[in-house]
Amino acid sequence: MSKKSAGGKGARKSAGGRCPIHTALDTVGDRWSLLVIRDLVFKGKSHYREFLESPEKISTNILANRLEKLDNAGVITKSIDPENASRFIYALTEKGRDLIPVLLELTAWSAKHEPQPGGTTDIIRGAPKHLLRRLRSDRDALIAEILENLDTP
Amino acid sequence: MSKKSAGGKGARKSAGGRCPIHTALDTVGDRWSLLVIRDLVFKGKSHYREFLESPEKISTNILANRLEKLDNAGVITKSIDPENASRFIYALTEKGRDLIPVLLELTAWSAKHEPQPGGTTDIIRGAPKHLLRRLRSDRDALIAEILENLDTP
DNA sequence: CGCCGCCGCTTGCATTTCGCAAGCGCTAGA
DNA sequence: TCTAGCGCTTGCGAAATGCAAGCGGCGGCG
Repeated sequence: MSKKSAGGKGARKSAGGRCPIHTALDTVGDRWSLLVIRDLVFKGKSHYREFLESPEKISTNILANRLEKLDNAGVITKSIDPENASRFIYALTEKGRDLIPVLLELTAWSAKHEPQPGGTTDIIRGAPKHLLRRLRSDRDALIAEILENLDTP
Repeated sequence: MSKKSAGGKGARKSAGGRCPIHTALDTVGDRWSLLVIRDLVFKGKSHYREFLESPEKISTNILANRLEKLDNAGVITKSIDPENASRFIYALTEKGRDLIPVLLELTAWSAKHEPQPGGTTDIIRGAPKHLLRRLRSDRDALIAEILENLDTP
């Protein structure tokens, strides 16, 4: 077992130096935030109502809370829909788009290890099998392609 | 804009076909599970007490609950410590080790986008900068290296 | 063998978050 | 002005969380 982490518990971190994973989980480490981002990335959704329609059935107060949190964190933006001034459009920022690799790895992990009764449902338009193959062989191109399909659906 | 997901909301999923991301979040989508796995992967921890000592200060009932959940989900194993029969050793299964890419992507995302007052703390022995560079250029070798250092630190 | 200490874990209780349903204020359109 | 759809707030019961204390099991020591 040797040295565990060199220095061991010695590195006493004051307020100013938290583990990046912990920091990330503060922003997207709850049950709903990543699902909203998934809807934005893979389902082409951008309106409040659309998020509510997702099969996971997020409740409206939680959705409002998460959208506000993600907006404050700079992961998404909220702007008026030019087609209808009485509603809003939610969109990913670069920070939000940079979560795509996380979503893809989670998907790959789930597809490999979580037994899906009745087969895995598509996360994406198209089969996940194809997606997972490309994730291993063609990673960068796959991500670029997903990015392309974001605003020009 | 094309067709969202073919079939739209028509695809009424009974129990048998959930989005893989949602499934994954059922297992590791809470605030603590990934931190425990981080401790197993990057900090070389394997005992109950060690998890309690992490700077995030998980409370003991929550830790017991998460370890049980992760064990039931097949992410970790629990076995008696041969050096001391009064304690247990928690270790990653293959399913657990396969979460390493997720942890790395989360780390990369956080390092890029989450402002760290006072600089990012190491998730790993060594600087994250170096790790992040290799994640882009040398991904597979990096993961292989982390795997090697797991049981034989 | 009896005591003490460490070990993982449980229990009780106060606080926070969540989930559900109803309703409110606003804008568009007729 | 009236109606319908929109995003969001509110109230309340249920569940998860955080905190502190305590319990049974094994090891080590006199």
